[in-house]
Parts: sequence; structure tokens; C-alpha cells
Amino acid sequence: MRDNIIDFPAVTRSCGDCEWSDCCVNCGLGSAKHTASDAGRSVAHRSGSPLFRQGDPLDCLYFLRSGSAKTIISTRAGAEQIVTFHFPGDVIGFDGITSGRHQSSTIMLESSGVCCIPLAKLKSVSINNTNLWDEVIRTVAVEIAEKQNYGLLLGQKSVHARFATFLCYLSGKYASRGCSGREFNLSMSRQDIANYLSMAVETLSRLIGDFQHKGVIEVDRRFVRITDVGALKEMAQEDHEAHASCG
Amino acid sequence: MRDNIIDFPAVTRSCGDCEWSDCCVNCGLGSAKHTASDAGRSVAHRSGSPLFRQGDPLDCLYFLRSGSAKTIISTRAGAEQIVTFHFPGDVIGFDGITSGRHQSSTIMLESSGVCCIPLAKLKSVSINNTNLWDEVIRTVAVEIAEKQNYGLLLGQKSVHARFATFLCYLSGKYASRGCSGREFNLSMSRQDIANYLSMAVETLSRLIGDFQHKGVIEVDRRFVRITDVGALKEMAQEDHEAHASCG
DNA sequence: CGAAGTGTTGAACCCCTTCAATAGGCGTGG
DNA sequence: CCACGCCTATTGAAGGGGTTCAACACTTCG
Repeated sequence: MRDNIIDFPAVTRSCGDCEWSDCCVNCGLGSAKHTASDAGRSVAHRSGSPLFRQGDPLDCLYFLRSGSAKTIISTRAGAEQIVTFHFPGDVIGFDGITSGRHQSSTIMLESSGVCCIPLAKLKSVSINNTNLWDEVIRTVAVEIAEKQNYGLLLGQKSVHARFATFLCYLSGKYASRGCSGREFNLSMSRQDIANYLSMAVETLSRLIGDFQHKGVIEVDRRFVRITDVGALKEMAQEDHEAHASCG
Repeated sequence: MRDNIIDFPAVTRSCGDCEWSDCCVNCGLGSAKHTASDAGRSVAHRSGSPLFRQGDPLDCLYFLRSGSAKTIISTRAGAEQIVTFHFPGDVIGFDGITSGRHQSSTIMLESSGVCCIPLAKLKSVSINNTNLWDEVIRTVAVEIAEKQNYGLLLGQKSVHARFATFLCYLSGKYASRGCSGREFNLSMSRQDIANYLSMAVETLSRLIGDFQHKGVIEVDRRFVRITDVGALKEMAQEDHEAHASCG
């Protein structure tokens, strides 16, 4: 049944065909016309390889063309938290602009294509370029709104609602990229999901079993099919106080 | 002892003397010279009054000149979470730009002065204005980084570390605004703090007692004095695993 | 003063974690 | 092909951090 699934690589953004092409050093449309071979300069990253590490100097943002990634913050105490999952079209690295150093580490979850957007060039181009300016503001506004909802997720929701919200979140991400929002393959491990949702992996395992038992989802390894979208959305709205008793 | 405290009103940003004055409708420096009386158009808000509500149409951002505010998200289930506290110099409302509607509600915590920054004007002015462009990017980058740390706070830290982090956070906010980072008055209630830190008010009460007993802080109603900054910073770094046993 | 709101303290409970053991997938190599 | 080891995932039982419930103290204001 997995044959029907359109994976992200199929919706890869081609170089030069994105909102940021005017300030992209890879496709270089902003400066001069390049040959097709230049497109290859878009850096490919393997699964597990870091795009940048917390503390690294920051002189460019990154546009994720294909694949997926996770962004992690580490505390001095050694605790790590995944604070964002990235999908094609995302721009990564805004958090470190003020200090000039990355405030977090970003690790690829699969083989991915990434374009580099030098900050200096972004600035020089977006001044005088209304469309790019709009895109910058739109991008950061989405990021701020998402991180705000993430705070709500961690702060108010039960583990049940957290997992349901996560599935809805993924579903939306895939759907908005032209893929099926009903069935998809997870690009991250259980460990990553549990960390992102701030719960033990064991709890996540139990939740998956629970959701399957309730007939809301079907899971086979990293493949997920949402069989009852309505019920899932409802579960995502529950908070700590209001638990659904499902006999 | 509270007489020594410099409250935020003392560091109020005067109208026309801020990075955003070029696109401010209140001081209006961006368009034409105004008389002193025009400065009064900066809206004053009373404690408890909403600046905007979740779902309201968004056509301008808000610059907080004086006072303080809290931003809340409500779920359909009725749960509410304070996701940000605002202090003078903060720009409020970015999260709703994409949808054109506010994704959250902002309520004043005390009598405050607010300037309105129309989005359209912000855009038209920041095009071709390098300083304002820098300020916009710097502002959103700080907001993104802060929200990211907030996720880490909720996800990884114990209630102890959460409260310690909050005190360090407030201390930094006051210090960066020219006030004492060692002693200040809280502008928010215990209820607000507990909600922001995702804990019961009873837990917060116990923490305050605990911190005082350990000699790290002195608290008298809304007045806080940090007596051991080093210890506080150390406590802020602890996560769920590593608890300091303090005899 | 009395009522309402805010903050504190005590004790029982519970959601989730932690610890521990088992099962299953996958690459490697015999 | 199967064995072996490593890693990921699942499942069960016990324990703990924080919540919830309840009562009390303090402040504020009409």
C-alpha cells in the first residue's frame, strides 16, 4: 500500500524556481545567468549529517529544497530538545541572526537538498524587492506562529492531545506540499517524535497502540495512515482537564 | 526598600525616539513633522485591557513604549496559555501576519503606552531603508530565538529550573532596559507566572518559598530581590534528570 | 466590617516516567 | 541462508514529580 505515497522528493523545489532565487548563491539568478551545471552547487546532505551546529558562526540562512531535517537545542546540562521539524520550502536559521551565531543545531533526517542564502545578499536584494520582502516577512511570521503553537502544545496538552496534534501537523505539512495528508511515511524516528513532543518513547509507543486500537490511525513502522481525520482533530483539541473516555 | 527600584515607566521610550519612528502613525516622523500634541495620539491602555483579541483582523503591529503585557493563546477546548510577556521596546503581533488575523490575544498587565505600526507603512518604509530593515529582521530573529528557548523550557526543565529560568529571563529583560536586574517588581500575578511556566499556582508558591529558604531570592508580594545570581543561573540549567539536592 | 480576590500550605491522588525485559528489523559476515 | 550483533520499537510493573482538592492567611476595596 505504500506504493501510492508521494514522498517529498517528488515535490522537491527545483533550483531557481523558488521565491528566494534572487538571493540564492546556488542558482545565482540574482546576479547573472548560470548554466545548468551550476544548479549542482546546491549542496546535498546525507541523513544524519549536520547542516550547522549550535554556536557556529552564522552568515547565511538555508533553504530546504528536498528532504527533511530537525532543529535541536542543547542545554549546558546536556539535555537536548528537538524544537522544529523542517520540510521542503522551509527557511532555516533565523534564530541566530541577532547574535551572529546559530542558537541551535540542524540535522538532516534523510538525504536532502539545501540552498544557501547569504544574509548580506538577502538584505541587499530584499531592499528594493517587494516580492522578496513579502516572502521574508511571511516566512518569519509563519515560524513565529508555529513556535507559539508549539508552546501551547507542550504547556497545555496531554500526551494524547500532543500526539494527535503532531499527526494533524504532519498531515497539514504534507497536504500543503501536494502530498497526501491521509497517508505518509515518517521521516523521523520514534525517539525524535517523543523528544519533540516531550514524552518518553515508551509513552509514544503506547499512544500509537492506543490510537490504532481506537481505529483512528494505522501504523506500520514509519508508514502512517489516518483513518479517522475527524476523531484525530478532536483528540488534538483536548487538554489536560478534558480526557475522552473511550470504551 | 522598594523606593530604589527603577520601574519601567522610567525607561519609557519617548515617541519619535525609536527605531520604528519612520513608520509610526503616532509620532508620524515618517511622513511629516507633527506638533508635540500629536505625540498624545500614542494610545494609552489600562491594566487588564486587551490590545487585540485572537481572531481580530490584523492591519498593524504594536510597539510597546511603556508598561507590560501578556500574549495568550486559547484552544477551542477552553485552555489558555500565556506564551509571551512583553516589555518596553517589544513589537507585538507578528504571529498573525500570514493569516491576516491575530493568532493570539494581548492583554496589558499595567497602564501602558502603545504605538501603532501599520503593516502597509512598515513595508513601504522598510523598502529602501536599511536601518529599519535591519531592525525588523533583528526583532523577528530575537522573537524566534526566545520562543525556541521557551519550548526548551517547557519540554526539558523541571519546575525548579523553569522558575529559575524565568527569574533570569526577567532579570535580563530589566537589566537590558537600564533597570536593576537584581531587584524589581513583577508586573504579572502568580497566576500568570504559573500559567506561563505551565505549573499549578500552588507549585509556584512552594517554589517561591523554597527559593527563599535556600537564600537565592527574597520576595515580598510582587517585589523580588535576587540575592544569589550564580546559584539562580545554575538552577536554571538543571533538567529533569539532574536535581540539585540542597540540604 | 465583610466580601472578594490573591497567595500560601497540607495531604491524597494520578499521569507519566523510569526501569526492566522482550520482540522485531537490518546490515554484516560466516 | 542463517547467525550474530546492534539498534529501534513494544510491552509490563513500580515509582515519583507535580497536580488537584481543600482549608487557611493576607490584602484590598466598597
